[in-house]
Amino acid sequence: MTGMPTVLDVARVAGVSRQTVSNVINAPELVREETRQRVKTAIAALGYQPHASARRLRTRQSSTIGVRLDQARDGISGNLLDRFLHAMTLQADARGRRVLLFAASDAHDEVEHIRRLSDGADADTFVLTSTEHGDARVAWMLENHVPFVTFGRPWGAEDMTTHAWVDVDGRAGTAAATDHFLDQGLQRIGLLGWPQPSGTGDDRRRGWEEALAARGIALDPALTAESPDDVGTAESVVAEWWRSGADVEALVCVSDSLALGASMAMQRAGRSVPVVGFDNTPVARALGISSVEQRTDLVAASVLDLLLAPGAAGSRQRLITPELVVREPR
Amino acid sequence: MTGMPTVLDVARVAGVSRQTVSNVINAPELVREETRQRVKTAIAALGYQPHASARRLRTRQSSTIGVRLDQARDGISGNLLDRFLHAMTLQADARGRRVLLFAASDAHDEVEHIRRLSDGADADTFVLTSTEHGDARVAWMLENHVPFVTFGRPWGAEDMTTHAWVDVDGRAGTAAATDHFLDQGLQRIGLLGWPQPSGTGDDRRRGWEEALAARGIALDPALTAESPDDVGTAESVVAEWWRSGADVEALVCVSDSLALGASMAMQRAGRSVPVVGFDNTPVARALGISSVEQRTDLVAASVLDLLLAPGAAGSRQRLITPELVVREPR
DNA sequence: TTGAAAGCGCTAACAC
DNA sequence: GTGTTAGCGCTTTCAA
Repeated sequence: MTGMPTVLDVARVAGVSRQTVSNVINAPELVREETRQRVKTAIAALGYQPHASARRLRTRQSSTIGVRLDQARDGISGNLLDRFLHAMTLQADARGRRVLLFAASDAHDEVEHIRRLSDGADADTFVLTSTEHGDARVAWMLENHVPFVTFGRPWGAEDMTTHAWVDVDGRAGTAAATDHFLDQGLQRIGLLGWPQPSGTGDDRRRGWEEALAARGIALDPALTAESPDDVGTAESVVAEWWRSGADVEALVCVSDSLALGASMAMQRAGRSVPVVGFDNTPVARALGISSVEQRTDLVAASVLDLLLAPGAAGSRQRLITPELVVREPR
Repeated sequence: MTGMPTVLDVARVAGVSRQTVSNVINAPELVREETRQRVKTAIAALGYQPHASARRLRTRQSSTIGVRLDQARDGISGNLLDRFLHAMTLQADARGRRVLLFAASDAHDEVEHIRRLSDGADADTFVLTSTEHGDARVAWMLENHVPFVTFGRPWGAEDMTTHAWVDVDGRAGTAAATDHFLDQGLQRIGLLGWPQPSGTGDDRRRGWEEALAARGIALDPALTAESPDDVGTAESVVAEWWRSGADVEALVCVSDSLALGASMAMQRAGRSVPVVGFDNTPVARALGISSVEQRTDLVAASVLDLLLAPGAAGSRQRLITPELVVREPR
């Protein structure tokens, strides 16, 4: 026997046919207990490992999940996708699936990659991230019947159920942050958001609004400010806000970048109120900024659920509740 | 024709044999120009895509690079591996290779995964990260003749050439940072390092030492401080250093975490000197902290070079020179 | 419950 | 330069 052992080698050692070995691996209940043990012993003795490509050729299933690695994002929150990827890899493994990466420059390129991977049986399911309304990729996937799940809602679509998706409930996150402050007796809670319209940003803003409304607190426009997701700009915006006499006891921010900018502005202004960010990035951790954590492990679990149970009954859309991480500022 | 087209379908349409189609794809120079064009037209017309698993089964090559996704690192520099992974995916694609991820909890588990992936022909080459001297994984790979390259030197090994590796020249990075300050006429340049011994940390420290020595500046022990790679600790260390009257005009730090801690300590102390960090993380970018950038794209290119040219003549070890990114503090 | 035969789609080796 | 044959390792029939 040269090279790796095959089913035939195992069969010879165990004194059975090839097929029985295959059954032991794929349908153990068909094989008599005693025979099964004999085969298992032979497998262990030879260190037999099924040839993945041969199996895939035969079964016409690659058991592989294709994930596009986005263009490198430089932002502070850039690692969210990486965390998701990690969770996916870990859990996919536990479910007998593998994660294959591919890089693409734009939506068209991504579709082209997916077509190739799919046609070549390299991957049979896919995860799409950063989807938007009227996404050309989604249309293509549906049209070509390629199984997929998106991480992110189809913001703005009339019908949100045209495809399977998993997303984090941003609204619940900012609501939890706002409640946290309200529970401490704070009343004038500000919101630092992204410029509208923004699917994710507006959703998070809504959480703040609803939390206040739930306590019967009227919305005061003076309590909100807007900044693009950039630390420097956020810092200037908050500094200016402060200068113009913003009367705020606590601040909910829709991202850690904004929270960091706000923290720095306050530190410079010598006036400090508690801040909560969003994404629970390493920076927030390092600087002791409270933040809302997106549970990428739960997202990954749901994505796999939907991916591996294509015709599953019930909802094909999942909303994951994030978790407020409270920290003492340093 | 049901399902995807095969070589046979293409052959029929083009009026040639299967083998000729295969040749057009894999060894075009063997086929006459006119025939080749005819086959190519047929391929395009049918949207033919070779079945990856069938090809792999036949050629016994998976053309796939296995990369272990490390345990999620929470540190500020945690995204270095992610950046590397991105660069690898992008460039592997351009070279006809794919990147397959796997997760492992420890070195033993990683070897077990590699064995399975390797035996099952899922992946035929591997990249190992975070290697250390006497690494059990390296020993196993060598013993089992599994092709691999490590990202990281075998620190402390007598013989550095037992396996192929690519690493970033930390020494050159801190030297460049030190030179940058020296060129501005600054003399008393401090170093904030990690506790010794530390392969990477000591290497970076050496760059600072050598840059000073090259200008004939004697090393003053009062110019150095040490802290574990944690923003909070670094901040206390620097604060204490400042209190005890450290006389420093500029500070070279062996990581962005340390640089951030130092920046914060200085800001609080109301005394500020220019700082350079290491890794060029998003935080450094956001806060305007100068930093040394590890060119993960160059690392990936070298890793692929070594991986795909197993018996390559010349050095099987590559040192990548990092790049100083100078920023104006905000 | 086990065995024999067939074939997934591809390419290496050889014949023409 | 092109076609024919064989077989990679596996699993899905179907027969015993």
